[in-house]
Amino acid sequence: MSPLRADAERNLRRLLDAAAEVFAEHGPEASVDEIARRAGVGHATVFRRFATKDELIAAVGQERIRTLLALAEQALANPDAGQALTSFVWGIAELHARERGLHECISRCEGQELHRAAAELVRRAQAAGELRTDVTPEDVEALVGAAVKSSPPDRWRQHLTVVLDGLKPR
Amino acid sequence: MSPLRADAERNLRRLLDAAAEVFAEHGPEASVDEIARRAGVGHATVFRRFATKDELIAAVGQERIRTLLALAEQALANPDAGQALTSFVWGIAELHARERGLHECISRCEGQELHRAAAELVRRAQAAGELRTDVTPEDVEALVGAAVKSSPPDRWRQHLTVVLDGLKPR
DNA sequence: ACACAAGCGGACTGGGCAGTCCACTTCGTG
DNA sequence: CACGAAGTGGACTGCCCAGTCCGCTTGTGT
Repeated sequence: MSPLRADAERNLRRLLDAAAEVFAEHGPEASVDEIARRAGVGHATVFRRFATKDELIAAVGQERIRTLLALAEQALANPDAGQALTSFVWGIAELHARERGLHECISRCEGQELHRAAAELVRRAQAAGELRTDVTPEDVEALVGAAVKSSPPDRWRQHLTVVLDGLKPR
Repeated sequence: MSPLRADAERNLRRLLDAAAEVFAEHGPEASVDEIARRAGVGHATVFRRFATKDELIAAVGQERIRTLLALAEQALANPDAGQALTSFVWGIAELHARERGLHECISRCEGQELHRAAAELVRRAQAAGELRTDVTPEDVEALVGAAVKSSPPDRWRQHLTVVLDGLKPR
């Protein structure tokens, strides 16, 4: 696995970008042909870099997870635990809303670090009395994801507000 | 369009039942072959009754909508507007959780009557001060559907509880 | 009992998809 | 420049699916 040739590297970059775009628009169901076309390469090139379509999806997901992780770490730096969680949640939701189809790609890999960071944010918010204690980090993830993904683009903010209100301690 | 022959009627019934089962398990993506097999019928028979797969999905959805409508009317008879809405929501959620895949089938047709009944329940609950006034009936539908459909089978109750708490007036 | 329409299902078509192959092109090095 | 390795893409395979066709079967009215 020696370093890639310069042209191959360029094509790989274009491929990942095109894939991110296409998956964002149509979800991971989008065809490999569509992605290759948008990247301006033959679809055989896709399979030279990624053994299967799933590997491509995973690669795109991994790239996007890095963005989310940055958000999480930024939030962890916030000393106000309640604010830390909500800012993280709103940030993630914003991304998911903008690139709807990517949510499914991301949730297929789910890096451990991101999970741990999110769990920590939840734990702290609960300790600070800003979040009901009968929910798990997974519950929060599922609820936020659900609120954003199954709402029209002009209503997801409202829906997220409702969910966040529901997550406040009684 | 004369009345169906007795055997044809029987097959049609089996077909709709099988379709409901299969769609409930695998969603509307399930193949027509799978349904025909479970109904003990050739798949050509499906297309003699329904011009396209979508028509079959619609037919199954319509049948299930009748159940939901019954629930809605029962709830409308409840003089306590807050209770009426929550009992309706819990009832619907229970059905959706039991037959996950059917949710997608149903939301493809969405009978007007059901919509109107649900909207009335929402309106009444808002008038009674039991529901926040900055949400529309569509918001409630989306939130409840989302909470149930994207939660593991042992957590959807908890998630629905959170959503319902979030829907209470502040 | 018989005739015939209504119903039937297996075989077929066509389209879309992931994944493979191979003759050709392009890059990088000596 | 020239040459081998790395890279490429169009053509190909095999699979799954919705929808069609047609010769055979079965229910029903007389």
